[in-house]
Amino acid sequence: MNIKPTDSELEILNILWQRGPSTVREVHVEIEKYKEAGYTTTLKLMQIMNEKKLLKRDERNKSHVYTASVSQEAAQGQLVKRMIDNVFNGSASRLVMQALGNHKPNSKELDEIKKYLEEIEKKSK
Amino acid sequence: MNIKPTDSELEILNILWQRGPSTVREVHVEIEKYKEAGYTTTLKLMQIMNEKKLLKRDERNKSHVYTASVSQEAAQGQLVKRMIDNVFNGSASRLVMQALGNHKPNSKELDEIKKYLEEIEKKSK
DNA sequence: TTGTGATTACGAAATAATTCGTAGGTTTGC
DNA sequence: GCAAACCTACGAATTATTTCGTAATCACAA
Repeated sequence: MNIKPTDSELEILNILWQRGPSTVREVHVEIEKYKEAGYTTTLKLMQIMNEKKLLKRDERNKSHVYTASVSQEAAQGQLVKRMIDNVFNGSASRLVMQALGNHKPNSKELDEIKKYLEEIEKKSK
Repeated sequence: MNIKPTDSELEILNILWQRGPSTVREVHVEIEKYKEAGYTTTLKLMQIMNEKKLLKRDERNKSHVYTASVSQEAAQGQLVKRMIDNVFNGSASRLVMQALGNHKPNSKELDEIKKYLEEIEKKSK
């Protein structure tokens, strides 16, 4: 299944990944922390995301409970893949260097990345 | 100036980055290599991109010559930044690891990345 | 000069995304 | 029981994106 959330949809997914299963109201409260929005706007968005199978919905209660139907990791994977293809002509390492160049990791992150690289090297032998 | 090209716009930008200044016809020929499209569709897209200041246009000839008004590097930088913010909660290293995890670089690319990391480390001292 | 082919400009239709008002039903507190 | 508060569904307006037909204009060859 191929996922391609719009920016608004991604905002909602992020909230659901962070909070876990949530009602429209709970999601809406989060959204209002950083922008103006009508309640029914959030509702409609989540209903449409449900139709698109981006969310799952539990209707047992009056207030339906929504869950992201894709894991954050899977979605990140697809979005990164798309970016590599569409923006970096298929070169993952170009993306990596672009990311490292403008957003310097701190030393702990650097270590993590280096460890990761070593593992990849080991496996490729 | 903040750039946010749609997918179709990105296709055109990619062609212009690769070819350099080009006419609509030249861009269109490239597009047709991988998908069906009407000439006026490409034309209209490029006209709109010109209005949006995504492209520059030289009108001295009958066939106008278009150029990307942003460098590929600058656009990549912005798109990556947006992805880090919207998809990876601000963590560049998570993006890096996601990219490395699913798209193993070959050994030449690995070396490049490692060299890059060393430079970053050197500078941070 | 005339007509053929190529180009731009323009408008309009089709589709998608976003926003929100209103109606109708349910729950809750008093 | 009843009103206030809350919830979903639905439709419609708005805006953005994509696609393409048509008309006007230009270049150039015959």
